[in-house]
Amino acid sequence: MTPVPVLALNGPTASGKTAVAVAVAHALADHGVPAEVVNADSMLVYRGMDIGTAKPTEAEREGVPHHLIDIMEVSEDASVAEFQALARAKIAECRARGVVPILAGGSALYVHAILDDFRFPGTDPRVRSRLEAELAEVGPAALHERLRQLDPEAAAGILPGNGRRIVRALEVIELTGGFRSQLPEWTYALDTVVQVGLEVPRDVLDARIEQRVERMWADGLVAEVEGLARRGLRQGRTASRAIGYRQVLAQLDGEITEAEARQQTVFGTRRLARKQLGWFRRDPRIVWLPADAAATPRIVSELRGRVAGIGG
RNA sequence: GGCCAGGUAGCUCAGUCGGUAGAGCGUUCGCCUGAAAAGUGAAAGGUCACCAGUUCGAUCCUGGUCCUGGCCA
Repeated sequence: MTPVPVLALNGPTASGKTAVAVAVAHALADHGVPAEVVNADSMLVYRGMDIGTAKPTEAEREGVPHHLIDIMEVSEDASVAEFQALARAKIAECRARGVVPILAGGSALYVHAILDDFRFPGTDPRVRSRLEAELAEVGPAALHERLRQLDPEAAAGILPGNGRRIVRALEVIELTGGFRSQLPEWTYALDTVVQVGLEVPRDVLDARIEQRVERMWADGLVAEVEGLARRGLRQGRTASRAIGYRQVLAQLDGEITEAEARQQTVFGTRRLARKQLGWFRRDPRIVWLPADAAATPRIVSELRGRVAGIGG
């Protein structure tokens, strides 16, 4: 029996993944093949972060089930390893029901970790917080020197100023005795994966980002952040760093003006899009398609032959 | 119209006691294993407003021109 395929729908922010995912789900349903969306976006997991993340609304979802959205509080910290487990479980569950999971999102590391053979060595909050305290005290260069003595190879791969990665390397060495920081090969750990990237010309994308940020403010992003601040947004290490949210927090604290907050949000989102593009472009398996009206039928035809029920 | 301040990288500005210039942000290109919308490295980019003078040499000094902002009329 042919396994139910997994469709990964990637692309930078504002490339139109949300709309395409829903359209593809409908198109597959028309062929008698049910499909549901599994989120692969690191910020959509937070309850209440709606406007600034451009989270698909109920209306935009058009009745297609969306999974792994709104599963955490803003005061909690998401992590790749945890999300990997949740997403893999959800994908398996969909396939067991004969439903095509559409893994849609722009968090490339998440997608990579879910689809490929990507194992995380574990973590220990006590070790971690101790190392972080040390980092704050002695600075990254001193810790990098210690890492160099413990594991020269690992140290060579991490620049002396990158405190966060040095801390994690030291943590892993302490827990497991060694640190392997090689990213895995582009080899799917899941079978029957079809990976599509949505392509949008750079200038169109930039213009769209600018409009989107304007709309966020008009739709009440500031009020949303004020509400989330009361629910512990500032305590969340991950959520408080989200583009737009970080800037509005700074605005509310009087550190920057509203105009600066908007401008920095546009810049930050643009930079994010370029980073995402960089990740996805490096993945040789992605089939790139222009993000226009023809995208949906082309994606369906990419899936044709792999899904029982979609004839040729 | 008068007075003052200023015209240096795409933007905001620093600087050169005269020896053709830097920062932050932006841009481009990378790196990435439990924070990834995070973290981090590098590169490109400037006839220093214009014209003339002084000087071996001017972005810097002098004179003029144009432009911008502020104050006074």
